[in-house]
Amino acid sequence: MQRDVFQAIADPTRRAIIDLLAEQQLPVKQVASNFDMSRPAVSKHLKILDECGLVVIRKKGRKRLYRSDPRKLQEVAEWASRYKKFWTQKLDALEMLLNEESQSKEEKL
Amino acid sequence: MQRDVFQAIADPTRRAIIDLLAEQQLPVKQVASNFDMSRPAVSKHLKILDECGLVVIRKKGRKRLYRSDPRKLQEVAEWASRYKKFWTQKLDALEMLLNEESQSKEEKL
DNA sequence: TATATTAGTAACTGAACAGTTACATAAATT
DNA sequence: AATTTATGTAACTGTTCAGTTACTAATATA
Repeated sequence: MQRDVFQAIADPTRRAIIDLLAEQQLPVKQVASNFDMSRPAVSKHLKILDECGLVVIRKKGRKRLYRSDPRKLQEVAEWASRYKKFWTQKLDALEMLLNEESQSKEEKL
Repeated sequence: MQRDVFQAIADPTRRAIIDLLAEQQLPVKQVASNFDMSRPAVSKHLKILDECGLVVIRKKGRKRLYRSDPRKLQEVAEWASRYKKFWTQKLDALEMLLNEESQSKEEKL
């Protein structure tokens, strides 16, 4: 399937699962009970998260305890934060920048 | 279509477009010339980015100058950064946390 | 005015996606 | 040993997605 982290977190259910499993480990059935969909559907989401390294699994008897491993989210945070300056600067300065007439290589074409 | 930002940035081409238009404004044709796909395909990506408020458009004659407006990425950065502690703490401490036996409501069930 | 350029969109296509139900397997319980 | 429980997976389905080509509209240029 070759999924990347950005695609994994595109699904709101998967983001919710990450949030749910950030502070506690839970078996699949317990995870599924938090969502309005079948257990196999949740199982699939967990599989995708696992393939991306976003969760860790610990076997315990017939249960599988899942837990978030959000280290891979660093990539996401870093990418998005590259543009931090855009939202930290004052709004009017930003608007000016966005409407800038010059500052375009294209302008010369 | 009701897309959200997380879905918008799931596509690698769209992330590349955001990067490309972060420091300069460009017309569609110029944007497309940076990618190995047709102009209409890029046009669609730009439409999606526009619908999410991730780009701003300035009309100039028959051209439309696109530019990134990464303010919406704040949401992404904030969500991913919530787990910052996970990757800033020392690796062995993290491993311990991830393998923690206790610390699970489920454990009592 | 005729032509070339820039851009958007409609219609289509094949692949990927997110869900379902049914089944298989392994561990725990009776 | 038989049954229940927890989980994963296969097969299927309808929808969404990302791309294509063909067409249209609007602006600029010769």
